[in-house]
Amino acid sequence: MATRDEQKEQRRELIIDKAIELFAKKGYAETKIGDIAQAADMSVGLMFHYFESKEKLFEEIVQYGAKATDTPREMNFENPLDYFEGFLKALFQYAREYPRVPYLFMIMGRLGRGEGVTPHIKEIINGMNQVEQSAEVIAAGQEYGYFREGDPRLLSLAFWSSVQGIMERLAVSPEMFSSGRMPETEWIIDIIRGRKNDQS
Amino acid sequence: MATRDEQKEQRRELIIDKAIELFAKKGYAETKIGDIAQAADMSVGLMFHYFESKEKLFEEIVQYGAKATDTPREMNFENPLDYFEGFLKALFQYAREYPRVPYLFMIMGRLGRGEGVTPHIKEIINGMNQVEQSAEVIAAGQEYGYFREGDPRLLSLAFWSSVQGIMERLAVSPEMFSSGRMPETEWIIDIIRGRKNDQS
DNA sequence: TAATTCATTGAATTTATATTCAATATTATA
DNA sequence: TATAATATTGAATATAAATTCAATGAATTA
Repeated sequence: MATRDEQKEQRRELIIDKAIELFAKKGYAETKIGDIAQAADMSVGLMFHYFESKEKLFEEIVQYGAKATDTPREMNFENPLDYFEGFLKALFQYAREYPRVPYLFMIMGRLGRGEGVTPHIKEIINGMNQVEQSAEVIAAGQEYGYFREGDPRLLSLAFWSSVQGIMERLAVSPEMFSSGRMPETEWIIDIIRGRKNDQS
Repeated sequence: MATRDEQKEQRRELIIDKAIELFAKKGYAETKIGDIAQAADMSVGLMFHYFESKEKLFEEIVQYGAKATDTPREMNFENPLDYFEGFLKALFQYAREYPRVPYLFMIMGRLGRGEGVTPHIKEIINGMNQVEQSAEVIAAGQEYGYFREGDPRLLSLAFWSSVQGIMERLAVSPEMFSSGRMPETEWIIDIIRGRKNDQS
């Protein structure tokens, strides 16, 4: 209702938006509060009116990013291939609609690679391990020949690395993907699909 | 000859070795000179006897890493599939022999994702773009049906992202790969290989 | 062995950046 | 409109980390 409160919420959002992009592109340590302030066109001091500290701002973004990049655990699917195909499609659809999604993947990726974190952020990160989760689905599916043979964790790692790599490229060099269209990505599933299950 | 010169060279190497691991695991900004000094068991001040600055030390490592992780451009091969299979095999063989190789990939990966760099380091990085290079080979090979259809740069990106992802996992969580053995990785080629070229 | 050069340290110094704060302007409310 | 509350700024202040430096110890060489 109060114009002022709306205003405040909007400026908070603006800060978060600029911070997401900067944290994604430069990482936590190399992103200075001054950089964010400049991008949001406000004084450095004001940042501390909206956020208690750089760390708290980052934590809030990580929390948000964790939700945004988390793999859906429950989904209806006939077979595990459908499961992967389903969220692959949903994921890139999502990235098309929200340009910040690739940035969030980038931020979460940096954390996964060991970027310095508070204990609180470590907890958040530990709670989400796509590679491990998908590996279980793959292991189960291998029994029925849905997936190629080999260490399921390695297959899962390769699969997720590709997804992550494409997301990060979208964040860093979107011009690689012409005219704002998302890349065709259905074939990524073939990284884990066994050839004998090829339906083409 | 002089024991002292050898000694000096060894300590320099020790610093570089510890720095590679730390820069890989924490990134440039979060790795403190004090961390490296501690890992190498020497005083902070002494670091500046061996290296002019943190930046110069990093530059030297990046230069070295650029060589170590660069794709061989010239290779004899019958067809482009052999080319990829060849260096995939060579690459992981190399990583098995030299434990610092995964760390170097990690460092180069961080730079590729935009980690802050001096202009000099930027030059080094610009000179090496595996994704672009492989994309050309793939584009050429697609004409003859060696590779699957689709944007060659995207295929190349997925391929290299998987390789990079496995390397980084080797750097950060080597315990994922049991008993020091390198993972089986020949199948990675299937990310780009067309099904019709399947020789199995 | 004496003199010289180099290695090493720990204590300054400098610098960059996060955070705090007092002062001012703006908006809301009585 | 007058008062109170909030937003905003730019200038301190605090802090952490890189870099320099003077002093000391160890190795080399004449």
